[in-house]
Amino acid sequence: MAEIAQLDARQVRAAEARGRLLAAAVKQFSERPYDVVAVADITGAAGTAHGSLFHHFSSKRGIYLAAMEEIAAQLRSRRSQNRDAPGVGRLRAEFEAHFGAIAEHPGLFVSLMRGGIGADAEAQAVFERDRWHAIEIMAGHLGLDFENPTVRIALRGAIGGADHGVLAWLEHGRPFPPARLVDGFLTALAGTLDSIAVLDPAVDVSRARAALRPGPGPRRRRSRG
Amino acid sequence: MAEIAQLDARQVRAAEARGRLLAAAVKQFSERPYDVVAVADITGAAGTAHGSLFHHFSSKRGIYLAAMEEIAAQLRSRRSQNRDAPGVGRLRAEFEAHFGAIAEHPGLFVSLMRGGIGADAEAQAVFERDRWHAIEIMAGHLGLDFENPTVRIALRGAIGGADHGVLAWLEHGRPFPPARLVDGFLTALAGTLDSIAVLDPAVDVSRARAALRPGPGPRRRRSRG
Amino acid sequence: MAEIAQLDARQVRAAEARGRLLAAAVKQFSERPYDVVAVADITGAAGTAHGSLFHHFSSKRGIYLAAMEEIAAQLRSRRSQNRDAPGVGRLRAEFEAHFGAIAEHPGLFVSLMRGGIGADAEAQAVFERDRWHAIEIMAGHLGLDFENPTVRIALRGAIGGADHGVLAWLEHGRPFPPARLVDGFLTALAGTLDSIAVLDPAVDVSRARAALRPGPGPRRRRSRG
Amino acid sequence: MAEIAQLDARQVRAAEARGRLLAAAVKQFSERPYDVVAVADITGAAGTAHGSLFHHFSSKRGIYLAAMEEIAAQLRSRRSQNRDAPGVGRLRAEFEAHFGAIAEHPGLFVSLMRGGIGADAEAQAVFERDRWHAIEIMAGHLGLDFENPTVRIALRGAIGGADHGVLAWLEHGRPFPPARLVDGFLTALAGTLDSIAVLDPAVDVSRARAALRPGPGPRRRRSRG
DNA sequence: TATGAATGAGGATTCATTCAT
DNA sequence: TATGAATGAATCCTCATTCAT
Repeated sequence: MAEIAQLDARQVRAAEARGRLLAAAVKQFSERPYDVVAVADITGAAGTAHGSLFHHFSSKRGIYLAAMEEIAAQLRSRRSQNRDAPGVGRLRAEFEAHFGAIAEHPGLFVSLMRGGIGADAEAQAVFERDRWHAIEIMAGHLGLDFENPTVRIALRGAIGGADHGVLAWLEHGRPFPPARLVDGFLTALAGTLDSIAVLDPAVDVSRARAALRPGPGPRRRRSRG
Repeated sequence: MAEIAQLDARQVRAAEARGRLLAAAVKQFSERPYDVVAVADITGAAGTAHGSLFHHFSSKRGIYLAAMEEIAAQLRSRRSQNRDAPGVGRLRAEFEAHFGAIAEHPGLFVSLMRGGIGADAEAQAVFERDRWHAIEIMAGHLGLDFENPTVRIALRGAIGGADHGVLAWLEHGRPFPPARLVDGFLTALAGTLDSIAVLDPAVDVSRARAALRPGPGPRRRRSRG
Repeated sequence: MAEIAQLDARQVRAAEARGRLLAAAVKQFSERPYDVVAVADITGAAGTAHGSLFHHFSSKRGIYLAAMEEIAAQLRSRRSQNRDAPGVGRLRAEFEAHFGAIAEHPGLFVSLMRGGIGADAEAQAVFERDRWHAIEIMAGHLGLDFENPTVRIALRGAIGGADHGVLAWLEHGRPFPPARLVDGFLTALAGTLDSIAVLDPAVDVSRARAALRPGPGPRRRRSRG
Repeated sequence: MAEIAQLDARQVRAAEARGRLLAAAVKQFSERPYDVVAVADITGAAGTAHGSLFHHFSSKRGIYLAAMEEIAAQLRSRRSQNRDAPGVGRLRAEFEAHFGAIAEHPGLFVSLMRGGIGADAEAQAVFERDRWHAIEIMAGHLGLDFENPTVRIALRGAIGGADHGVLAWLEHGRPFPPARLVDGFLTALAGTLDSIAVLDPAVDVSRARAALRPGPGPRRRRSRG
């Protein structure tokens, strides 16, 4: 019993060290590109021995990918909170969660925009996969065919536009509250739907347009007329 | 005269070597991040001696920034060709030139999207400066106040959306001709104007909306649906 | 306990490697100027890996200054042995220790004479500090005011003259035993005292002159002429 | 004729360029050690093309040695001016010229003290040769046997002491006029003569001591009693 | 499991020298 | 005679990775 307890205590300490390393890696890789971050920077910030990183993550690239997954997971968990809102409320909740995350961690987001931190194809993929997942959900809520290339291209552009817009909003000193950004982008999204209709007349965007109209979402400012 | 000719000959050869180095650097930095590109990679590709890079550009960072400027200049020269079209035609011409350039040199564009490639603030600035210049022109053509933060944020988002959309278009195998992209983005731009009106009711977007309506631009064709 | 012993064993090995590097650096920097000594020369002589130098001393300059300190410390430890002799005996003991050290390690001394070897202000300072400390002690024993500029200049000249004299003595094949050098320099020191009186009549050198007269110092022997 | 004149003009220009290079080299090598001075530093300061240095001096080492000779020649010419003064006046003139040179070019002198600039054996030799020549003259004037090792060692020490004393004098802000230095060192020289007598009783220093007594030298302050 | 000393390949940069013009 | 572009060896330094303890 005592031995098991001891082992558990060790495991707990090991997990703590691993956690500190991972947190330090997330911070470092969020701020500077891969090649500029040294293993010693991470272990130094984590307060562990140099070799511990290789114990827990086997290589620098190993902890790098783990950090990417960690960041992606954080973003995902943030989004999945308002998962059950109905209609456009769900879209609004998605965007609000997205913008909220950005407003809280602008540095990380900027790195993310700069090509998935470190400009590494595999890491880029972690985030791109995530973005496409968000697009799929968005398409589903708008009643659009996620497999249609034009839909995909247009919605990907809309998401990218939102990201760059938030970046500009940050750089201009957040001239209005983040909640307003949602109003702006939902409005702009209507234009995106129109562009889908222009590019591929075979796509029916009427349901999507209807879905965009203010419904019984949470904390709507204006009455629903 | 003979002396001058001699000097010219040497200078020409020097300029050629410099040009080969610069071209190699553009290619290398377009494909891989800054720290992964070795000086030897560039000189090797350029067929010059190792030291020649330092002779012409004084440092790795020096040739890197020169490459950034070169890429930006190439994109700029492409855009400035249809400068004299009237009304929305100018806007259409701008976009067409932009998308045309991307379609021809997707590698350059991808690197540009990666934020100036090396996650380097100064390099980033080279492209951002360029983008804001484009936004200023766009605002002017639409009769919008370039100084208004909401206008700036919305238009920056629109440009970013266009860029990401083109990226997706490339990744999906260019499912329609690049000229069609213009139709799509001009259509989506209407939504951006609406979002400006929503975010800042003091801005009058009626002139801009009118300008967006199809006018006597070059090679207008109705979509066949 | 076992763990501590383990750590000690590793630390001992590390200290040994560091010591080998330092000894090699002392030798190299004693023989050739800073810029001519390559890091590889030191690690090669020490039998360690190239990187070990940076592990232990962080830079070439780092091991250089460490080597300077090491040389100064060696000379210092030699001098401080006959510290408790009374009166002029102390002075004699100082000089004898100084000349003895030189006779044993002429290479070190020559490098010292070269002004800290590498024409480096910080390294120069290591030795100058030491020399001024010696001058302060000398002034104390002679009852002279160490703060008086003329005293300082004259005594600094005397020390420098001694150093150059020893150099010449070495170059002439040590034509007489090192102990005799002490007789010579103590004699010449009387002239230095006179020069102080000439340059600054306000200084009283009578006590110093009396102190210089042969007293009950250790192992006094009359020259046989 | 015209052709010859033209050639002469060319030669003059060539000599001018050579002179500028040499002057720049003297300055550079006076201030920083050999390896730290780059060829480009010299040609840059001289305002000539990079290759011109190799035209005129064939190598970096070539111009370095030329610069050493130039410095030595300057010191020599300075000393040889008061060559015909009688008795101790000659010694005084020597010292005054020496100290005057130092006072005018302290930086150069410091480098010189630091091992003959650049710590190069051959360059060191240039100055050491010069110093020994000065010692020979001094021995001659004092009626001492220049070949006697003890005499050589003692006088070399005296010269070295003078040099270090001047250095200290400079570092202490020249607390008294340079002419006073001569008084001080001539006084201290008496002590050196005594030390010769102590170290080698076979040497007769009586004539030297007599020679040191103030004689009909130029600009004596006190009356000659 | 944890440590941190040791390793050495790889990278940017400098610089004397050459040589075609 | 003068130029300055070209060269590439040599140098310092970084850093991921290994491994004995």
